Amino acid sequence: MVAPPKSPGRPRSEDARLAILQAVDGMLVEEGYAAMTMKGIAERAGVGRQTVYRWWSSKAEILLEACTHDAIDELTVPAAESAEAEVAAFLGALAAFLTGSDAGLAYRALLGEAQHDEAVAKLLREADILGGAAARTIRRVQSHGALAGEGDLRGLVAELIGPLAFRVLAGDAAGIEGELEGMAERFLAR
Amino acid sequence: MVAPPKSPGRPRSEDARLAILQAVDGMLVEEGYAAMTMKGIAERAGVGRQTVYRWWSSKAEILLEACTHDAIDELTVPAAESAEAEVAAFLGALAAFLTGSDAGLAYRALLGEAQHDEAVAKLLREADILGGAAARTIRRVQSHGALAGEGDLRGLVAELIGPLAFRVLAGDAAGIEGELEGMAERFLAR
Amino acid sequence: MVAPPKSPGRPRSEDARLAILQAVDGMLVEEGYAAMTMKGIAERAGVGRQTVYRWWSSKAEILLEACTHDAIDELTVPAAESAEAEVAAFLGALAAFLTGSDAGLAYRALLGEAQHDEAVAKLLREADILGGAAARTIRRVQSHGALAGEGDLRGLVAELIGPLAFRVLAGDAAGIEGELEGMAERFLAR
Amino acid sequence: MVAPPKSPGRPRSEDARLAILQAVDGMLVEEGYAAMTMKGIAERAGVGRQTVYRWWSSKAEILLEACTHDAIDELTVPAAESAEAEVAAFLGALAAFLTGSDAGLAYRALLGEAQHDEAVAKLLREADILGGAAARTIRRVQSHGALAGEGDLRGLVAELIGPLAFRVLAGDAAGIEGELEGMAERFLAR
DNA sequence: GATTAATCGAGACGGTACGTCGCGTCTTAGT
DNA sequence: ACTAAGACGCGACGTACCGTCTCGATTAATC
Repeated sequence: MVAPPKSPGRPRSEDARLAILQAVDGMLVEEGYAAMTMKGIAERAGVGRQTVYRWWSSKAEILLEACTHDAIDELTVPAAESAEAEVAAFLGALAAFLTGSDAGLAYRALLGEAQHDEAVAKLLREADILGGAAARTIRRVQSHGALAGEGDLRGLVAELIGPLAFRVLAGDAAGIEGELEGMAERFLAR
Repeated sequence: MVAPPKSPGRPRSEDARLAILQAVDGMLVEEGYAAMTMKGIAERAGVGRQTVYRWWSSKAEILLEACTHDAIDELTVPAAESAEAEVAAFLGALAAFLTGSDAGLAYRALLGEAQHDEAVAKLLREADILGGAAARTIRRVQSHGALAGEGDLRGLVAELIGPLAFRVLAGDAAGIEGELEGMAERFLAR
Repeated sequence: MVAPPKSPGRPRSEDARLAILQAVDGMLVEEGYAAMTMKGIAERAGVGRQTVYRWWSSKAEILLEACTHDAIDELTVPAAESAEAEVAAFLGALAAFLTGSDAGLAYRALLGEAQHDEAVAKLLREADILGGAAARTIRRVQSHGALAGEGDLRGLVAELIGPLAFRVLAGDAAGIEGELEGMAERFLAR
Repeated sequence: MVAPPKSPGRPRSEDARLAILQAVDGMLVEEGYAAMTMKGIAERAGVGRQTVYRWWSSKAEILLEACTHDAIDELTVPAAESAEAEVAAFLGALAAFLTGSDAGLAYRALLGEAQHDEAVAKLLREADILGGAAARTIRRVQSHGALAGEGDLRGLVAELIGPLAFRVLAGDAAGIEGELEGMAERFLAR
């Protein structure tokens, strides 16, 4: 039996934590990443500024915590009957995530920040949201017998996600839905 | 023949323009994108602040102007003798650009900013640095007879660039050089 | 003929300077010294915070600049016909200044701050508002033939100002006006 | 005989009280009044923050309690044989107190704070440290037969303390010791 | 040559977010 | 009931940049 290690003093307020995460969520959608400031987050959450800094060191950290759960949810697709269906379903979820969801908006903002902030890059690498979801799909695809001889998981993940993700990140995502099936086929044809 | 329309008054100083572009170049490498401020650029260039704002409206614009030429240069590879060699050469240049070059560092910073700044996204879409270079390569590949039945250029570009670019942007680029050949093969095998 | 030495750049705004001094004046009276913050001063003056810090390094400095002129004015009394009248007039002005005037309120706040802030103490010593005014009075008294053998100006100043000032500073100033004449007599009787 | 009324619960900790007073004493001397914060006092005393607030409502109150006893001690001089000696001894003690003693430093800080904080002014007026000591001296002087016709004790106190105190408070106390005898003489010569 | 007009460097302007610090209050467990 | 610990909401601190605005000085084209 393990006694929970209790430190003295007032315990962390769960109310404040949730209010902050919710504020970040809302601000990202309503005002955008650039207009989202630590000061603004604290004010919107009805929380002292120090309380934000006590538990997170940047808005990227909060945003990651705020969106990770939703992101994983949105990228989790039910099992399908064939490898093709599996891949197509995943690409559909990925496209929806990246182009239409709040959590996806957050992810893109974080990936953007990561390009010029190594701390954010590290956070994102550790969370590995897209990579993890893609790996789960690939494993299921392989259990259908496809991609049998492929051992390099990281490479497979990149070829599954890359084409779609790059078009979104480069701002060239209009009408991408119609091409997902072709993408899925070509991915499996390797 | 049309005489160049000369306006009265002191003409724009080419010295100032070059000093600013050079300052931006240097600051990005030495101090990073986040530490690069309009104020800092002006000071480093030995130029008034207004002079910067007169010709560019954001640091993203300056950075794009500063890196576009180098980027196109670095992504232009000599013609090769086979489709495989053509693709491999391009992927090599792309990997070098994205992971090792100053211009590539600038491009990644801009692509990052574009994720939460539509103005930057538009600039980048119009410059289309990666897409343009990839399209040139694909045209040359097709002149070798490969990818004959493929008509969707945008899709081809995304599948050529995407897997590599995604791995770099996601911070998972270690040892990517050894996988370029495989990528090239799979790209052509579609 | 002397050319005024002009530094480049936009010149200091006299409007901002006056707005700040006026804001300090008003805030001291309306809200008190403790509630007077650099932030509040800037906001009340309709001025950027940096503009305040650019020209003064503490609220004490601003307050001193804001009250010095008024203080000297209020402590300057017209010449009188006798030594007694001269001293009595000065003590009257001093009592009014210390107990009833805005400038005197500022002076007391500054003298208070000087007790635990050497920087303020230095400023106050250099301005020497009370001492200067007292010295002028003493010189006029001596021109009436009184205090003939006294050479120690600093000692005379302290004995002229001290009893009255101490009562005010110690918060024991009620009904002090009726005792000024006696103070004046005793000062001259030495 | 009445039993002391005992309230239930843990009694006030005398250890904590002494630790706080001692911390205040030390901090004032070592770090200065401005750097002395309630938080700092509690930490230095190894005491909870609430414990400080429970018994005192401001750092001024603590400081007053911490220095009153020492102050009265330092301002109490042994009886002398003449009025002149009595006054001179008191002025000597007062000069030492105001310029050289820790308790005097605290007193000056409090008197300073009192100029812009009525609550502190009230505390100080009630403690009446300087006034009380001066009054005791004046009574002894009168028992030597001097100052016979003088009835206004408050006036006498101000004239005894004022000149010396004002010079100290105004930061003009250098070499004051040599002038104490003259001050004493002039005080008695009224 | 004098005038005009747009540029140049410099730097102050009103704003606002930064991350830190202290306030006085509160909520724990422990004595 | 009191203790030490420490998180809470609040708000000022002094700094850094933002983008704009005046300055005097410079530089061409036009009169």
